Amino acid sequence: MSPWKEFLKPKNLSLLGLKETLEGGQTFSWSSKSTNSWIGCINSKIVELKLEDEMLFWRTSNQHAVSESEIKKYFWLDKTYDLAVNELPILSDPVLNKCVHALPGLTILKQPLDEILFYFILSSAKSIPQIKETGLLVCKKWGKALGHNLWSFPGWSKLAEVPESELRILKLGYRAKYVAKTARFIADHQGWLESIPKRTYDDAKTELLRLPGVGEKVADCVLLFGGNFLQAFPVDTWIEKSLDRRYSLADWKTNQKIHFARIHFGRFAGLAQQFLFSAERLGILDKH
DNA sequence: AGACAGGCCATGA
DNA sequence: TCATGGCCTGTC
Repeated sequence: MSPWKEFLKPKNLSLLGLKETLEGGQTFSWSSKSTNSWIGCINSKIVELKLEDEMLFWRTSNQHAVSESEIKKYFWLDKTYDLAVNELPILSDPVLNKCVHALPGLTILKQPLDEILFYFILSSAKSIPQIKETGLLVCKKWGKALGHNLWSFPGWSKLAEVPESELRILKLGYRAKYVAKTARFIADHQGWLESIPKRTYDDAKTELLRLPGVGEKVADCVLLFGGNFLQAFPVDTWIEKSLDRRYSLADWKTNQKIHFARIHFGRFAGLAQQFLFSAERLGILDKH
């Protein structure tokens, strides 16, 4: 690994915000090395991060080095992040305000669409450690070894050659069929996956919903985490309960709740969702 | 032991 | 359109 380097001014980045970004369920590619450091990969290149004295340090592989600009892009480390946070209704919404102040620097990572699609098809009715584990089994079997016990996502074309039964062995359960059929779909529609980020949000979502194993929730996760659609607002059981409790929407239909969230949180609704989700998970909103 | 987990999908009203 | 139960696998 190269020597540690540091970013000049990682403003407003807290340990909790970084930890939740890397371990809170939007990515499954990072492992903690200690309480304040992680190892993972960006664009198939190994990176190690640590937060010390409120400064962010990083180092990378000597052979396949990741650049500072790649890291900045991946972590959304530029002023548009602060502009987005300030565009959220934090002044009028005390619940969101509390979340944002409890998790400084929590961000939406810019991850590869193909890999995100794969992991979120696996995510249905599974916990974060289980998703990580089963995903890793697939990457170990058909992906490339990157070193440091990290493996690349094999890619959909590779998965298209794998029979469903082999995926079942790797504990995918009923999701094995979804992965196999989605791989088939992508192989049969050249250029289709690549077209997703170029579409409008509504159009991209309609397209993703054609895939087996991709419903409303998974589609929004894929768009938010892998397609740079910051308005996507995935509603899982945590978020639904949060909207019920914190915004008194328990009597509303799920679709009405989604509509409320879109309007209320605005064009960076997905970022608001991440703050709300992490705060609920950590019990921050239960404290006074 | 039995329910439930960061869902999806096929059914049936 | 809306509500229900089944589906793999682990965990409490």
